[in-house]
Amino acid sequence: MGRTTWFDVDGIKRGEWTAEEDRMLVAYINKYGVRDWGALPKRAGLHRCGKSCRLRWLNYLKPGIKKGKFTAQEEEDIIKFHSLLGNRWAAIAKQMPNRTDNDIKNHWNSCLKKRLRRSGIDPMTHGPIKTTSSTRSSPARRHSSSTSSFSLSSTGSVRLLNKLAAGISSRKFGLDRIKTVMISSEPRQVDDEEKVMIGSKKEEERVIGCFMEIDKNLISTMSLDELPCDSATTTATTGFVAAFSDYSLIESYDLHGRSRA
DNA sequence: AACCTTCGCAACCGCAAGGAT
DNA sequence: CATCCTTGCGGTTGCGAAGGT
Repeated sequence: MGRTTWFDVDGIKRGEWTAEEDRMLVAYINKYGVRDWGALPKRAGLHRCGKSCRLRWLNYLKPGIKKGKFTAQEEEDIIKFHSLLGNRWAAIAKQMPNRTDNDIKNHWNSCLKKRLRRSGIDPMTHGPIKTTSSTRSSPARRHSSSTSSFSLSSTGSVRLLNKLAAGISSRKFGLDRIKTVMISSEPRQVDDEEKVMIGSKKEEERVIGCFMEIDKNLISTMSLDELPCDSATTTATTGFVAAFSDYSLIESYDLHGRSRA
């Protein structure tokens, strides 16, 4: 299996890698480490572009990479993380040691997406597939299927977390808003027009990381002092709650996850 | 047996983020 | 602050294998 080998106008080799090329790349990286992908091919004696070398190393040659069939648990994890993070394969891969983002993406596109559709689940929203276009899905019902993210608990707070996750992954609820609240120690209101993009990608990773930590703990309440987590996570929780508290999205739940109705 | 379709996966491409200058 | 360069990411494509007709 593989792509046809060909050479571009600059004489750079494209297509399938040979065992000898793999050996040369691994030998070079083992000796000199990974730095300056642009210069690496020439130094390693490869007629490839740096990008191709990087891809080959990260997705195939790097030690510890797990290849082959995904287990049922891994598939469940992918679906769960996708419901939280969307098509953010690199972020999902960070939650799944030894699997590459490319592998996860391929498996999702070729298998899991279709499987969800066959089960009547929209792979993008993780809610039921709508037969009519006019009705909007209720967030509270979005994770009610057996393949949903948090089937272990049906408490309000878990549903709240699901809603927050859906909001974050869909980018519907302005990460900038969350970040703004998180950076300032005191929760405050931010006007819609106020664009305070504090966050870099790293910052975003931190927000997501904090959220994932909360997720893992499957907290039964949103009471901050009961959270078994570090200050960063608590700050994140404060941020999430404050950032979303004025959205109608969570109007049915108070900060302790109890229904107000 | 021949052809067609689907699956699985490696690799490419374009673009954006972020660091260096 | 602006520009350039490198790195990383996500979408997509290409192709052999496997399965179906």
